[in-house]
Amino acid sequence: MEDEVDRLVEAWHAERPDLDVEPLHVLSRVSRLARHLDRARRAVFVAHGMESWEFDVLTALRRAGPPYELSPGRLLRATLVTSGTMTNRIDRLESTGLVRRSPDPQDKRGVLVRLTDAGRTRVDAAFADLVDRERELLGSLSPGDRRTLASLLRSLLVPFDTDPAA
Amino acid sequence: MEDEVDRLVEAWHAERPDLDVEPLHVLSRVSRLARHLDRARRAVFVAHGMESWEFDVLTALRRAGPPYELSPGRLLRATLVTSGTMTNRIDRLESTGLVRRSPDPQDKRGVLVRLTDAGRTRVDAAFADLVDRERELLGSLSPGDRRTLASLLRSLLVPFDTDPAA
DNA sequence: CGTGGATATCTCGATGTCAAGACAGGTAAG
DNA sequence: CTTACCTGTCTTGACATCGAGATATCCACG
Repeated sequence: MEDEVDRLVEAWHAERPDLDVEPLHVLSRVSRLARHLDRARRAVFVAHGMESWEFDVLTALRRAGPPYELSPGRLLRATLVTSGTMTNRIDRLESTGLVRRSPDPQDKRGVLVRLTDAGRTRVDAAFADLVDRERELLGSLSPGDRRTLASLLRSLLVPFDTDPAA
Repeated sequence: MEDEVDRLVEAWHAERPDLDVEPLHVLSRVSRLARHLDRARRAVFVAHGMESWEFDVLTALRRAGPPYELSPGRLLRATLVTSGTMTNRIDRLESTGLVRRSPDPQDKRGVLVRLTDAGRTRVDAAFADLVDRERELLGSLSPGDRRTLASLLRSLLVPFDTDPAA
């Protein structure tokens, strides 16, 4: 069975026979798969009237555990966006009642963003559906294959997650 | 060795012990790795005074082989962007002299976008560097591991690349 | 032929993101 | 204290992308 990356590598090999393009077999697949995954996730979120960026922020809060509260700074580091973007996102989530801002009693510069009950309900439902959908996407792999894949991906990821040079 | 996804899965398990979040081990890693990969690629491109979107378009033309010419329609399908985006990209690439637009003699609605000599030189140099950099990123994996990984990723990708439901 | 629908490209307005900087509050050294 | 630097959040302006729609051309069928 062939995929688009096989065709892509073949085309490069024909055009640049001087180069060893073997790395593309792994890394182009990672990028393309991530792209398809984004679309699939978006489709799950629309069923919950939610967008990807909302899910990202709400899950970060949800994962934090009770009282489901983090500073904007921690949120932007968790979701890998800039501070301006995070301010904008919190504004909109607050206007739809999914989170609430309050001053940080420990630090007068700071703010705490807390998931409302409505926000928690929404994100829990969306997350459950997302995991189900992702399980379907992995349907073609045996449990052993999944473990192998996870492990190989981890070894690619570790350098990024340890080095601050990311 | 642990990565961020191990911590993420652990956090979810603590908060939602009712859910089987095993799919995250594979698919969250795919997304996160793609994100890091984007940054790494961007770093390569800046060394060539190029941005990611430029590289995407130029490589699509380069892969097509002589005369390095494709229609905007084929380009937008190859790069998965909308038509408005592709018009804008071609405009900018044309203004920097990396591509040239000409009317399609076969179809008066159509346009053909061709890589200039300057464009070809630039993209060839950037591509060679990119493959080198990607080879480094795969350094922690044996050749056998790389083949295994490529093969497992392919089986996840095939459904997307065959079904039109992407 | 001619008509209706499909196709190719471009235009336009809205929007989410980023980068840089503003500003208030914290923090440590003298 | 107080000065100088650091940190946390928000503001602003620029920009790439998207989605919807406009226009022109092609093509298959009657």
